[in-house]
Amino acid sequence: MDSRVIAELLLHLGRIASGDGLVGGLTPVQWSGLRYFARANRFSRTPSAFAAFHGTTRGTASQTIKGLVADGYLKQTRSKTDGRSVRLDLTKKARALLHDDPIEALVRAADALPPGVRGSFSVVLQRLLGSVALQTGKPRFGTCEACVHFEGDGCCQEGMNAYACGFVKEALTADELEQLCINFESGRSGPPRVGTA
Amino acid sequence: MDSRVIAELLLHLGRIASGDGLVGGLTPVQWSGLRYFARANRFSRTPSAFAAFHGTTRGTASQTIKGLVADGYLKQTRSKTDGRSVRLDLTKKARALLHDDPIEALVRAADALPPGVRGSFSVVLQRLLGSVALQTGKPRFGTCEACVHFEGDGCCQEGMNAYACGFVKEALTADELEQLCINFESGRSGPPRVGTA
DNA sequence: CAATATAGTTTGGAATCGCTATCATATAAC
DNA sequence: GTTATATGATAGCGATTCCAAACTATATTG
Repeated sequence: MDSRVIAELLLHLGRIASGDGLVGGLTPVQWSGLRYFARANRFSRTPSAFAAFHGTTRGTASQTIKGLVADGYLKQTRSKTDGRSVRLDLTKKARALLHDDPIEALVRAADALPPGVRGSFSVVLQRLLGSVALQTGKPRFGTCEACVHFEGDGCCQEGMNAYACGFVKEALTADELEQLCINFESGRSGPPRVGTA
Repeated sequence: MDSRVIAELLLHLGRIASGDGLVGGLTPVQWSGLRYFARANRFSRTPSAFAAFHGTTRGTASQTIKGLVADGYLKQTRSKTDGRSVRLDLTKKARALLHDDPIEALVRAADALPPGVRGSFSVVLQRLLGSVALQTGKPRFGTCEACVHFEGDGCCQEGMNAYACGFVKEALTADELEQLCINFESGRSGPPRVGTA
C-alpha cells in the first residue's frame, strides 16, 4: 500500500516537474533527446540507442533527432568504421540552452537536499529503474562504474589511457566513465543480455 | 551536477514505468485520473480539484472525466450543499481495474525495497514534490497528518468522531486521514516525520 | 557473389492531449 | 433584485507524439 503511494508520487512529480508545452522553443520530447545526448557516451549517441533508451521506435527517434538537427542543436557525423552508423553531438547552442532546462525546478529541489540524503536517494532511484527495466524487458543503460565490460583501474598504467571497454575494445577517458552507455551490463547479479525484444 | 542526474533519473523512471499507449482500454491520462480519484478524499473528488492536481485546465479535466464516466469507471453525484459541485466516486469496475494498473512494475520495485529505505525514500519524494510545487506555483495537496486545518488527536473523545477538518468544518473518519486533500496547508515544520536516512 | 541482417530515414496516418473560448447554472455580494 | 464570482460542461482547433511499413545504404555471413 505504501509502495503504491511511492509509485504515484514518482509519476506525479515527473509530470509536474517537466513542463507540458514547449519551453525555449523545444517540445518535451526534444528536451528529453537533448538531455540524452548530453549524458550518453560516444558509443551511445546514435538514433538507435536513443530509441532504445526512450522506449520508442527508431522511426520516431529519427523524427525527434531530425528536428533537433534542423534547429542547430545536434550535429551529425558518420562513423568511419561503420558507414551506416551516425553519431550525434551537442552543439554549443544546445549546451547553452540546457541551462534553461524546464526541469531546473526539480534540479534545484534535489540540490537542496542534504548531500548524504541525495546520495542514497539516487541509489534507490537507480535500483528502482533497474528493477522496472528488468520487468518490462527494456535495456538498462548505465555507467562504466558497475559494468562488466569495464577494464582497468587507472592506477597501474604509465601511458595515457588507464581505462578501457572490453565490449567495444576501445580506450576510455576519465570523463567517459560517468556517461551513459547502451552496452552497459550489470557487474554480476544481472542476467546476461537477452537477445532482442 | 549530481542533482541533475537525479532529476533526469526521476523523469526517465516515470516515463518507462507508465506504459505509453493504452493499457486495459485506458489512456495514460485516464489512468492518472483513476489513481487520483482513488486517493483523494471526498472534498477533493471534483473536476476542479483534479485539474489543479494534474496541472491542467478544468476543460481538459472535464474531458478526461467524461470519458471515465462514459466507460463506467466513475459515478457522478451532485452535492446537496452546493448545487454546482459534482463529486466523483470510483465504481467497483474501476477498483477492479486498478489491480491491472500499468505502474504495477514500479509498485513491485518499490515493494522490494527494505521497509526503512522505502520510508525515507517516500519522505524525500514528498519533499521534492513540495519544493517543485512551490517553485512552479502549483497547489500542494497533502494528507491531514501534516495539515494546519487538522483538528483532534483521536485520543480524548468518547463519541464517534475524534477527528475533524477546521477548513470545511466537518468530521473525518480514520480512513480519510490518509487521503489526499486539495485544502491541504502545511502545518509548520515542513516534512512529516522522518525515519532515518 | 548472393542472401541476410543492421542502421537510419521517410511517409502516411492515427490518436492523444491540451488550450481557448463559450455557455449554463448556482452561489455570493451589494 | 441585480451584479459578480465560481463551478462545470461542451465545442472547436491545433499541436505533439507515436507507430507501422516501405525504402536506402552498408555490413556480415554463407
